[in-house]
Amino acid sequence: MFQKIKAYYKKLVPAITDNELTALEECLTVREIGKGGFLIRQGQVCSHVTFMNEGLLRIFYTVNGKDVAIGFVGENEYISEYESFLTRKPATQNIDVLVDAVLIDLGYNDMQRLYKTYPSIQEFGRKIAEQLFIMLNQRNTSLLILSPEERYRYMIEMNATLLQQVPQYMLASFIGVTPEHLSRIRKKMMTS
Amino acid sequence: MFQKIKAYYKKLVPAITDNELTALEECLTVREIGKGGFLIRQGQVCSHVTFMNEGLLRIFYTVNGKDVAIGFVGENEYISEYESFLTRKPATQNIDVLVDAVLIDLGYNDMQRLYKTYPSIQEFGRKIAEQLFIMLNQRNTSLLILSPEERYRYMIEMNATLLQQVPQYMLASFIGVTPEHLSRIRKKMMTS
DNA sequence: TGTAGTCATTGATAAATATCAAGAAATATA
DNA sequence: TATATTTCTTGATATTTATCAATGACTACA
Repeated sequence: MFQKIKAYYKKLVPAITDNELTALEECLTVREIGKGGFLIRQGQVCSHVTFMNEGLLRIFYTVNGKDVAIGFVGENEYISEYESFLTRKPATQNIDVLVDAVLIDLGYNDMQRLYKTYPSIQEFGRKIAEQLFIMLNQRNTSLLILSPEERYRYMIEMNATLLQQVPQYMLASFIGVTPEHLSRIRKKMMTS
Repeated sequence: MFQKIKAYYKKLVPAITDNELTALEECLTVREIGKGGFLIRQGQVCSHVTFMNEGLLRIFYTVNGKDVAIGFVGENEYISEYESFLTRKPATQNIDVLVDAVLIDLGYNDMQRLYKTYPSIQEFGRKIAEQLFIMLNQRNTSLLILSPEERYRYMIEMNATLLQQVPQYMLASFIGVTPEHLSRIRKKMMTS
């Protein structure tokens, strides 16, 4: 059950010891959520970081009754409403399940304790934060310097397989346009 | 000279020891850059993280010959083209000086060595990455769910003093509109 | 002090994108 | 399979924002 997540830690911090991995494993819990379910809703404090054993998730804002996607997360990736997790304040983002998910949770208090006790896990925490920073930075860049059409091309190019399972109106909100407009962008891309 | 930066470390990691602070101090170098100068240009690999002892900096993209600001950084803050610093790849962003700056640099190799040797500095590295993540996340949120006018209000509210020294056309690019349009937004805000 | 350059404002027009409404296509479900 | 529901597409129109051009205000500095 914990093979994938342990491999993930090992890949990011090769120096991690079996002892440290065991300490980690003792803190992990497994959860399953079906399509349409939520990991977290805005307003709740996010109490876990979660590793995706299988499934597909969306992380999104709800603004004036409309959803704005900010990411899609598939197998073998970490997910959390990380700002809420770090600050212990209510989440501004939601996470829901697009494809039935099997999740592995690590709670806040356990994580802080592991950080204190095990240097390699502290190092893992640093590297995860750095990775998330890089991802957000790239997302930010694309919002600032690309047109919606370019963002669409780029997104598809990066994640073709993952995104085949995501409805088009969610992709539209991710690139920052209405579903109608994305439909027109696609039409235009066909002809040219 | 190193009072401010040491206080900064101490605030983020209260458990840091004098020994660790001394090890840090031995790696620091001071640099001064006048208005109009650059800390880094896109294409270069960013080799330092930099603490602002005094001055005001802008971090920005250049796209089709136009500048797009992504942030302004004043005294007592950390700044870096952090993605380039972490990945050792060419920077996509520029950093230039708006108000004469006195900077304290910490190089990449020194930093990795400090991480390995001193747990509190590793912890500092994690917390800095987490802070940067949170900042970017908030910036991202504002780009996705606020109108340009709302972004302008929000930006001013957050940073009134700092931004008084920034020309309006740079603020326009930061909130994602043309200088002409920002001028109209301001006009509209006056009357209402 | 004057002059060149930069910056901010304003107006007219064009382009990009949203909204609203309807229908077509795809998907789920009884 | 038939029907209901959701998603995607298309058209007409409205709104937002950019572009281009001109002018006025401010700043630096020779």
